[in-house]
Order: sequence, then structure tokens, then C-alpha cells
Amino acid sequence: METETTFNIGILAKATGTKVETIRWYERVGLLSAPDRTSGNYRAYGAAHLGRLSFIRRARDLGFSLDQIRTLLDVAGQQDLPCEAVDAIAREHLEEVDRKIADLQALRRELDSLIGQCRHGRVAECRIIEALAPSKT
Amino acid sequence: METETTFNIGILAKATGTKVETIRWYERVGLLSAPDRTSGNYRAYGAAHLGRLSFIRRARDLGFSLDQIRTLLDVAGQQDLPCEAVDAIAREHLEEVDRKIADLQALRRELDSLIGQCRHGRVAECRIIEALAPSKT
DNA sequence: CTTGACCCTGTAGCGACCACAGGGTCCATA
DNA sequence: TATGGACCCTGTGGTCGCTACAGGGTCAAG
Repeated sequence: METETTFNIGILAKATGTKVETIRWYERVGLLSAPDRTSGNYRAYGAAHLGRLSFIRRARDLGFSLDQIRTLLDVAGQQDLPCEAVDAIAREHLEEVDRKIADLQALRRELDSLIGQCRHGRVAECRIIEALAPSKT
Repeated sequence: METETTFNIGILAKATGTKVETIRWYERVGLLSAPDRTSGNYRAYGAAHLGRLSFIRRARDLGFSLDQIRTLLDVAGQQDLPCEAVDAIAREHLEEVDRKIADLQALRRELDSLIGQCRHGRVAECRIIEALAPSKT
């Protein structure tokens, strides 16, 4: 049996565009399994870790939460299950994203009309402040 | 001189749709001034507090950060300054919102195409998992 | 043998709260 | 007057996903 080539955390970090601290944190919260250690107590990663971390990072880029990623990784390991669970997580996330977009667009409209009312005078007659402030008594 | 009518934190909370703990937290971080206390050490709020908290809540609803709100409140108190500072904060925030919307829309497109590829088979040949996983060796 | 780049653990901080625990206060009702 | 329950107090710890130290150890090059 041949020995797998291993590398330090810094290499893994660079290869995946992740900060070293973030990798250690993924290990702490159980997303990344604890790797073997060298004689000097350094973490020694292999190709499997690289693959798993790349997966995590891509999913993060797509906005999945760590909990969702945990589930995705779990399911990805159960190769002969139907992939409906995967689909469900992705769809749920899509809906969340849609909701966020709608919220932000509503907010944008409000902000925009607020700004449109600014007459560039004194604070005393500022429409933006007025709009935020409660009705004066 | 007449004594101002005052009310407890719970009343203020209900009136503004804020949790009691949140009000106390605004006080801790200096957004809301510490009110007088009753003989029983209860916070006694008045109309000014109600106004200020309403302002904060509306600004929060529009997505301003507490730091931005702090500045807005500062400026709102300087009635004869030009209101450009207010305008600038609002515009900056609008740009931020626009950026977030664009990011989310890009993400949405990616997610959507990912989901569109699901053939509802086994995890082993799931396109979603494949798309996330690194190229197999 | 020293320098400097890397690595280790552990802890604290971010923003904007929320949720207790373990007490004190107040008021209406019995 | 006693009691029960709704309210209030402070202080601490948790959330999410990291980031940033502090105070050390390891390793390879010169």
C-alpha cells in the first residue's frame, strides 16, 4: 500500500480559498473530520479533505447554511438513496432566496422614495428625518 | 410644572413592537438614553423615549444598521445643519441594498439551474451533488 | 544557531438581538 | 393581610459564520 500524499492546513487553505481559522472551525463544528497529525502535531490533510472542503465552499457560495450543508454531505454519502432530499433542500433554499429578494426590493422602493424627497435644505426640514420620526405632537 | 406621564418598559415594548430585552439592549449600546427609575427601580419612560424608539424601529425596518441609526439620530438633533449627511447615509444604504439584490439574483439563477437538472434518481447520479462536488479523480 | 514562516490551542469579538436564571416589585383579589 | 401572578431587575450565555488575536511550538533555510 502506498502512502497518501498529505499537506498542511495552509496549503489546503490556499487551494480552496479558505482562511486557516475557518478550516479549523469547520473541524470544530463537525463539518470536516479531524485529520491525522504529523509528529509535530500538525494537521495532515489528504485528497478526501480537499474534496470535502471544496464541496462545502461551493455550497457556501450558493448561500447554503452550514446545517443545510451538513445534511447535503450526509445525503451525498448515501449513494443509493433517492435524491429527493437533496432536491428538497435546494428548493427550500431557493424559496428563501426568493423571499429575501422580494423583501429587499420592497425595501429598495421605500428607500428610493425617501431619498427622492430630499430637498437638500436644513436638517430641520429634512424629509428623510421626518419620514423616520414619529408624528410630532 | 406638570409631571410627565410615564410608563413601564413593557408598555413601551408593546407600543413599538419591540421586545423588552431589545429595548434594554438599545440602552446598553447607547442608542436609547437611560430613563429615570421609579422607587422600585423600574425604568420610567416618557413621550421622548417613545418617539426615539419609534424612529429607531422604522430605520431598522428599512435595514439601517445601528451605527447608521446612531448617526441619523445625531444629525437629527442638529436641526440647522444641512441635511446632506442624512442624504448620504440613505444613498449609501440604497447602494448596499442594490448590491445585495444583485448578488441574490445571481445566486438565484445558479440555484435555479442546479435544481432544473435534478432527474429524481439516486443520489449516486444526482446532478446537484455533482455540481457541488469537485471533479472526481 | 538564528530567523522567519508556518502551525498549535484557547479565547474573545462581530451584529443584533433572544432566552433564560434567579431574584425583586406591584397590585388585585380572597 | 396574605397570596398569586404579572410584571420588572441584572447578569450571563447562546445564535450564525466566522475572524482575530495571544502565547506558545515546529520546521527548513542560510
